[in-house]
Amino acid sequence: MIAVAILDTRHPLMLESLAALLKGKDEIEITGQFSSIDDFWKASREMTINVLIVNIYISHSEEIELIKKISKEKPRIKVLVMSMDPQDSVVYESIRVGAKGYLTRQDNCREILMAIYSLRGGYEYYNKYISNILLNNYIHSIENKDGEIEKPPANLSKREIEIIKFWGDGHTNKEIADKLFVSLRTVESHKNHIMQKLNFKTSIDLLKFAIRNNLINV
Amino acid sequence: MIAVAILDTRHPLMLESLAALLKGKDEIEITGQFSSIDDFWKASREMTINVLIVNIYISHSEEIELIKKISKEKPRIKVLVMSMDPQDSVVYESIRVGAKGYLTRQDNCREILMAIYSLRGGYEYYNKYISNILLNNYIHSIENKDGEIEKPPANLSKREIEIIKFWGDGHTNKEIADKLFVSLRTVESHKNHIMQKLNFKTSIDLLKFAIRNNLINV
DNA sequence: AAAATCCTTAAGTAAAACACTGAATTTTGG
DNA sequence: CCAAAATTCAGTGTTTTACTTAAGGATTTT
Repeated sequence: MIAVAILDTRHPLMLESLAALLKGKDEIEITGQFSSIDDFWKASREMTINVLIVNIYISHSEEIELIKKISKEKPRIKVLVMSMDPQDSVVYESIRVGAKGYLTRQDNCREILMAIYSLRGGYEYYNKYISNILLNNYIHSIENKDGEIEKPPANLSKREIEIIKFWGDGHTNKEIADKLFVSLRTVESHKNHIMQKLNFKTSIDLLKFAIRNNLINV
Repeated sequence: MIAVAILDTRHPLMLESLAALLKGKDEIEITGQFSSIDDFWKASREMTINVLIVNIYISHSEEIELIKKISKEKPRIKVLVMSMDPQDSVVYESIRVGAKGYLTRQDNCREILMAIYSLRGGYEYYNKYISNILLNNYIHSIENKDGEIEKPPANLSKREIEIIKFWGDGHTNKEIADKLFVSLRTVESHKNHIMQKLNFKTSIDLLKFAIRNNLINV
């Protein structure tokens, strides 16, 4: 039997449904359903978990931290990430911190089972969509001296990040200027610099970037 | 036994999971799982359905049409709407066209079952969140001469959704205008209408809305 | 120590986008 | 058919962006 636990901090229904879907499948035993990360940690002390399915949504920083911690402290638990609407950065980051599999909403029950079996067997499992992302990332990435894959950093200054955050919270330039006690033109300047550095054309690009990088929440 | 069918045109996994969740529950029998509206209509001729669970996402016009048609042509089928991220207008419209229940992602299995039992018994069922929306609608609404509750719906039209999608893909107003063969001012008008309908102040708000509702991808 | 680079600040100017109002035509719903 | 909503477009004024230039300070490199 494979002890499978599920974590979903946002959709109780998804949590229950997924559990129901897997319950009774060959070799699968649902040993835990968690709707908070704390719940998982509490239970994980006295519970066997071979595969932890983590449902990730847009605001995923806590989940990423969790995966990192699991890889370090409980490497025998294999993490299978699921997300409804995956972005490159989330996929990449999840895997970087130790997730061994990644599925998306395109996948059906059989694919989930295959992923679980793979992970239990010590293998990794990514669906087609994710494999494509990984391949692209690999091609466009630069390996550093340790052979690790590095993404070209964006190099935004603190002030610039600050501006993005305010702006992404829905404040106007004037409001930002007042809050930071600087001129309106300064705020505009910062934005211009940001756009230049990131080589973005529209504010849409920037906003998406900010969301992907957890500077702002959707 | 209550014959329950499920329709989800976008998330195969959600469809399977929900079916798995309900399968084997007291008095519940899953008689159909449909991933297209056509499939439902084909099957509905030779199949008993007491409750149809319809998963609704943001582009919901087809589902609304479906509900309306069911109320008219097959009033014995009670429609239970589920949506991950409900907006007031969707809730309101679903109910206006004949949905007898509405659930959101806050709900767990027990709540779904209660909804199904209620609907089967001829009652309606709305969760707390929805009840609040309905209440607010009632409070802020104006009763017309027939004593019916009226609420200005915040429904986005097809064209408006189209504009949001183009805009969210990073196109300028001019580009959108050219693509749709309309004037620049028309595109601006659409955007204005959208902002008014949704009561948004900044385009950031709109973009976040669009992302939450799967109109555009991050 | 001097030079180079980056950060923060800011302004000029033109183009684009937005806010608000009004309105004509077409489509849709009852 | 009638009423409401959708789609189209324009006038006018404000705000934001695009692109350029630049001064003064902090940091790093040479």
